[in-house]
Amino acid sequence: MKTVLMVAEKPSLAQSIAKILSRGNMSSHKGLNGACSVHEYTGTFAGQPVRFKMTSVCGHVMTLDFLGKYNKWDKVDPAELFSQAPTEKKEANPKLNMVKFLQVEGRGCDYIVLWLDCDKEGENICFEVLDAVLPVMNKAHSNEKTVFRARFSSITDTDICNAMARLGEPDHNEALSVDARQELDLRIGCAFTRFQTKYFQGKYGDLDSSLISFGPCQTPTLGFCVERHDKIQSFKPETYWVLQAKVNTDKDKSLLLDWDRVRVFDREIAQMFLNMTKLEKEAQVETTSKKEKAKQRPLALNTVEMLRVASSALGMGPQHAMQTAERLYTQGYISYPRTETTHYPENFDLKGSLRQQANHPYWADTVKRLLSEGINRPRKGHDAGDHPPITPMRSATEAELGGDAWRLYEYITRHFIATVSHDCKYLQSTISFRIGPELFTCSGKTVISPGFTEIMPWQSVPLEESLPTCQRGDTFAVGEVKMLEKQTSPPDYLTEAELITLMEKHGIGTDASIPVHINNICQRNYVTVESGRRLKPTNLGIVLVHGYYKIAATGKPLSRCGKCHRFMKYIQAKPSRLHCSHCDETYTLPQNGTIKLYKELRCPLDDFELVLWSSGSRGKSYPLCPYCYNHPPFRDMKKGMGCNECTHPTCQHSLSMLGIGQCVECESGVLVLDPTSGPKWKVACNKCNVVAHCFENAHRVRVSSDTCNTCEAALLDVDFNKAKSPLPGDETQHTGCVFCDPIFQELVELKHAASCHPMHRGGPGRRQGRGRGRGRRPPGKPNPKRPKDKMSALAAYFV
DNA sequence: GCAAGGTC
Repeated sequence: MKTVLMVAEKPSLAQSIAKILSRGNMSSHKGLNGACSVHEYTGTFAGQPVRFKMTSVCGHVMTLDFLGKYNKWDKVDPAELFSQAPTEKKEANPKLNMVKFLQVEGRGCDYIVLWLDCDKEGENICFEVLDAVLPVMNKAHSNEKTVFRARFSSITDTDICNAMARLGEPDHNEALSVDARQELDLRIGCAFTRFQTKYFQGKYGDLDSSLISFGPCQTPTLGFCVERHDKIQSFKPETYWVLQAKVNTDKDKSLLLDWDRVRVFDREIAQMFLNMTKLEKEAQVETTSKKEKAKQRPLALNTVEMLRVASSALGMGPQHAMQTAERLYTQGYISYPRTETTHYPENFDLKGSLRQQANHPYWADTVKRLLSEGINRPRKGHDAGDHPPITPMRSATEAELGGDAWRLYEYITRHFIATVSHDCKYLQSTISFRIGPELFTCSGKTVISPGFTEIMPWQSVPLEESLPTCQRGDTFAVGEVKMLEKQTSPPDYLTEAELITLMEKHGIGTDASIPVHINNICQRNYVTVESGRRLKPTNLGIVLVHGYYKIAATGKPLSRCGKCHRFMKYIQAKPSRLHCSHCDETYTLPQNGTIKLYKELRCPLDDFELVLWSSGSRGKSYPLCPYCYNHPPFRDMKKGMGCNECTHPTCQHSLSMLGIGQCVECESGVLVLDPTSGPKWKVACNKCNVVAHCFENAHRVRVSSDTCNTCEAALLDVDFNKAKSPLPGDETQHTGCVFCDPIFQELVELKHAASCHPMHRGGPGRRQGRGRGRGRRPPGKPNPKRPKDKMSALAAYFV
């Protein structure tokens, strides 16, 4: 009988998957490393009876590192780590003996099915497993396929069985992208950390950290904290004024009203409003409203939400909370605590989990009532396809767990019960009053049914004094109207919970690594944890981040130098220029516009990457070669010319290829197609500021090598999408002369570029110069001339 | 002494 080896990402998953596939009919034993188990059962595979062996790794098998000799801080230049120091793959955790374990289990197997997590890291681990196992597996007969990848999005019967029925192949490109990330993380992290550490050591006497680390996750994490610090520092408080009114509702009761204008920033204006209202004796009811509102029950719990609450409500740092959750998990009190999913799987036994809590001393009543009256359907959350949400797995008491473990368990359990409870319903009453010309409002909430807030009392709608019953037109005596002077206040330092939210939003780290990064910036003394678990950056943290901002501002890499093929820095400050630090050369650029990289296209003459100059959306733009712009390549070119004036005979960006015909206004210019302007296509003069807008929404416009029989201008070849074509009939394509073709007449409009100086404008119909056409065409191509009565013809076409 | 990712 043949054997199928199956490998999951971690032991717990191997067990769950094997249980599903074997329908609980399997035999299990521990592997040689003591961490992984092997679950065996028989079944059918590829139409034959087989023995299945389901096991797992423990995350990554391999890790990337530099060769040992590069670990000597004093002997190796950090720059070497960055660019050339060789790396090697090592076993990630030598104690686990993972490669040997996989080989022992894989020896003599005929097929392998990879059940690694369905994300990039999982795809990468697939190939780590294959590297270890393929050499010891039985060789395939002929071309039979032996390697399979199972793709699943949740650990449910249907999903796992479907995955088994539709096996695919591992994705090598995804795995390679992880290899690339690993190498970048390693090189950037190690090179910059060593460089920074050595650079700062001894330079600053008050430096209070022996290791100044840098990393693609920890540095942005610190960045968020310093960003908030900067906001606090640059905050300028403003004084504002508020009117506050009191009305008497009963003999000894009064009601505080909020001003509908909220606040004003001008004292005299506030005083004016006060004068208009303070002498009024009565407040008249304008409107009353009562609305039933609901406060939604929470979504099922995932890791980041647990960490947020642990920090903000329980005062437990993420690292500590995660360790505590980990322990609760291994002791069987809660489900797997690392998950992004907030949606219970379809077959999740909600009632079963609830029943376990039915005799708990703290919440038995709530649970029993839910069980007898029926639970509420949980809200639809997000299924990330990793693990079910975090839930209690069995009942536990405070005495049993104690301390933080109990507090975290209690929260997880209350949260779980809340997800199957009803929403909290309350009545929001609002009364709007008029005092003189000004409107004031008061509103109050009264709970209709507490729903989930009974089990999460900290979420309760606060008790408020009930509002008087009244209707439009009723009047109340005004107690007083007064003006309060207040000041806007700066934001406070970031709370850990806010930081977690920011990291999640910007994709910094993962559910499993977010606590590690936050811990890192604390340990490195970049931030300190203040009361309320707010993160206050230290001087060191602030100086580092401000330094990075400065480095980034002094010139960012834009395009590659044609000589050394390294990136040149773009210096935006005038005169804007490109600088190649390796060749120590500076290239000036056109001023007063924006410069972008032009699709990484290169000049055929010197291999410099082209950049695109643009004067804005209403102006013109053209590509240029930084080298040619400073060193004209042909005798008929001058310094400061872009590709739209370049006479290269065959380059696709040159005047020769994109020029159409002589400018309609100036003497020496040529109208050149701006190939980057679509879908609002433009043809612009390469000397003056004439711009023709044409063929809007065409998806392609090309300059043809054919010329107009009448005026010898180059023909344009224009393609429209079917839905947007303005061409007659159902045509989507047309070739013709912009000057002479009657169909194109309608589609061309002449303008002047927005940002050019008016002094440079030529008046239409002034002169008639020598025909020049499309610049210097390749030999053999006709040299188009300007039509004799061109200006009169254009008067009809343009404008 | 360093990174980030996975997990135990």
